[in-house]
Amino acid sequence: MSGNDATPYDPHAFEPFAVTVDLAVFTVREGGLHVLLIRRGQDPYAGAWALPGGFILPRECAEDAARRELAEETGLSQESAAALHLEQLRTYSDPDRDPRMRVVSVAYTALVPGLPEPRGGGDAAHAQWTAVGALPALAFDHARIIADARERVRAKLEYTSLATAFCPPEFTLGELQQVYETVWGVELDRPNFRRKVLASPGFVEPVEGAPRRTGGRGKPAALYRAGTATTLHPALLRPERRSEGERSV
Amino acid sequence: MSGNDATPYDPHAFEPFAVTVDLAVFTVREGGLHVLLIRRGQDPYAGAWALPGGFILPRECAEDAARRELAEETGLSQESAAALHLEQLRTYSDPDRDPRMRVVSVAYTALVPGLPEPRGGGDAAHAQWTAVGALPALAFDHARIIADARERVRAKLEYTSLATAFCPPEFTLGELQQVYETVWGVELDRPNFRRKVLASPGFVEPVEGAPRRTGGRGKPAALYRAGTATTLHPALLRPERRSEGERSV
DNA sequence: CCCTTTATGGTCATCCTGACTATAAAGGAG
DNA sequence: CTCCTTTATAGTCAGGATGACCATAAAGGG
Repeated sequence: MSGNDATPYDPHAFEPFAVTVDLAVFTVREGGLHVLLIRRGQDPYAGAWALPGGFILPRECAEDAARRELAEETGLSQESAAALHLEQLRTYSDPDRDPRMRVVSVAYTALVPGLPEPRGGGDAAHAQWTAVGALPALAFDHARIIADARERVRAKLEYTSLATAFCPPEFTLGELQQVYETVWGVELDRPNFRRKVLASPGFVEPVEGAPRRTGGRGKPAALYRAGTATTLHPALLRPERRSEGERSV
Repeated sequence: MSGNDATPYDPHAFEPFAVTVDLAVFTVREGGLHVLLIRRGQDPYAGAWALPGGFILPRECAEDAARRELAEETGLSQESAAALHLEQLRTYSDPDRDPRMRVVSVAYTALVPGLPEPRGGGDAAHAQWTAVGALPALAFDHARIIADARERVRAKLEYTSLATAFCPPEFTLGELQQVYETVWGVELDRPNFRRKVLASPGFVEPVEGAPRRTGGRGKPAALYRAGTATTLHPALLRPERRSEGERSV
């Protein structure tokens, strides 16, 4: 809802809340999952690494603000950035998460293909990809946000076609498999992976043109593009994970 | 993050944002999924139905505010309400969602067992359960919030033990099955449902005491309580849903 | 010309699932 | 008390999906 019935609506009657967006932008490169970090130039946490983000403007919804920051931070045009996968993660509202004032932040997860070098424009002078396995100390509660975002991505690879968001427009099944292996941190059997992907209607569809050869070392692979399905049936379950489904006895 | 590096931090330099929580409280009763609605007493939308909710207090995080509103609206004590399932859904931030001022709302989904009659305390004079299949016109974007919450619950029944949150502390497998059938709107085969629930480690565990008989019409059923698992392996997939996983060919 | 690497096509035993049959144990109607 | 209905619970069985392999094809590198 939007306010208690008995509450007056003087805009300045309350402690002012600032509302920001934070972005956890992931990509797969060099066989590892990487997240985009910027170096803060001001206090608090001056010099520390942090997630890109910023204030929601007066006439913006949170998603527009996130899309705008995504374009700025990746150096892509608004049009290019519009094609990227962007999804609301959750909102962080601990009263003490920002020492200056009350700041509520709506966190988003974005997935980008390939390895577009970040081109920190504007306030983000130093944006760079960092392996999620080797994160530095982070400002605010940003370590927590990255952990939440990472777990969300891991889970959604199972039952959605999200993995294709990490791939270029045309990709091989080997590249798609590498996305799964990188995000899940496991090795998958190639023939079985192929069988399951092709058995999931709408997950990928073949490209008619010639197969790629490029610098690849083995037999040229067929190219596919993302299909129209968003959810996968059947799902692509990740292999056995211990310490996860507890047992009652 | 929390503010552009170049942005000053005068708390009153920005248009003030109000931040509220909205609650989509679900229960299963009379064979249908119901959501808790209150009747608004003031403009805007005076007289209209709306979700319970309210402002986040200065020293509260959103979850505390949601838990507080949940206790108020259900008439439960803070301690009883603390046991209920409460989960952040997502944040709604359309600049025009509230005609009075800029209000960003963090929506939560709550699941309550049985049928505790709502006891609207304080500002919620008229709280009542409404079948989700027969919703009235709702204030703000609350119809959208309910739709999102409902879909989230539907999806999470598949791969989490969430269904037990709709059940009393001790329940029969028939009651658990009714939760699934009600939320999914399907009929399930009893023996198969039983086999799958018992095969999911940590989903339910048997209660040693005597089986229930009470007013039941058939053979007395064994009692179970919720197990320690939160995620289900294997998952309990809902039966065939058309018009959902599109096909590429 | 072999060897390594990657892609792709199969096999096979196992597990899970859905559909279905059968039996047990209550209450209600007559 | 005896059917009859209702719910709980135990099996059976065929088909589909999965994981563990094996085999072949087609590239590049020494």
